[in-house]
Amino acid sequence: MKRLDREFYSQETIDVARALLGKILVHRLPNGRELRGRIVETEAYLGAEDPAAHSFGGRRTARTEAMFSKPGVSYIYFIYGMHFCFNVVTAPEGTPEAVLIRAVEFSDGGGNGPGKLCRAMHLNRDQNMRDLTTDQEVWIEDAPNIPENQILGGPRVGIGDRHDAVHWPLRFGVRGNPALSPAKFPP
DNA sequence: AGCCCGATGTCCT
DNA sequence: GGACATCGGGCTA
Repeated sequence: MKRLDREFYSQETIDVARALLGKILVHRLPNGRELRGRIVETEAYLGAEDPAAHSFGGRRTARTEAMFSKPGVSYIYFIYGMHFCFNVVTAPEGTPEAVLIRAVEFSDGGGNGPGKLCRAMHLNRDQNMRDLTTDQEVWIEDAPNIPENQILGGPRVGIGDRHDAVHWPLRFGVRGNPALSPAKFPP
């Protein structure tokens, strides 16, 4: 299967968030085993203009440095003392936008949140700032698009009440997928 | 179904 | 010192 290329990640951030639904996140472990999960929930973070983004106002620190990378680079950060979250950088180098992968579905079923999926797929600091278009351990494979009428939009979750950013419709999920938390996608 | 809370490290003020 | 792009358990009903 073909891996997603630079052109894919160079689309508008919101379009990348929608287009990533249905694609396959792959982590090849040192022992050669591949962990694979189908992306079923994403969320866009619109860089300097987005009060909910780590890069709001153009903040550039050791942690947020990855967000300033080329499209297709991973941004993994540590949160709440115990969880990692996996993002893919979008927008041109120097423009700190990204898409958070909020849930994947495994072939044996089983849903996940952004922290759980990193634990399940053994993703941590070691996989930060990888170029997913060339990396030998982490990448995303192409797969059929989810039809527009099966994509749910929803308000954001877990970002407090920063301005109105909570209500921006930047979170997307695959309609009816059991890996989504249904309560967070109101009808 | 909801709400509250503790776990536990790192970042930023 | 407070907040945090989270999760699971325990509670109220």
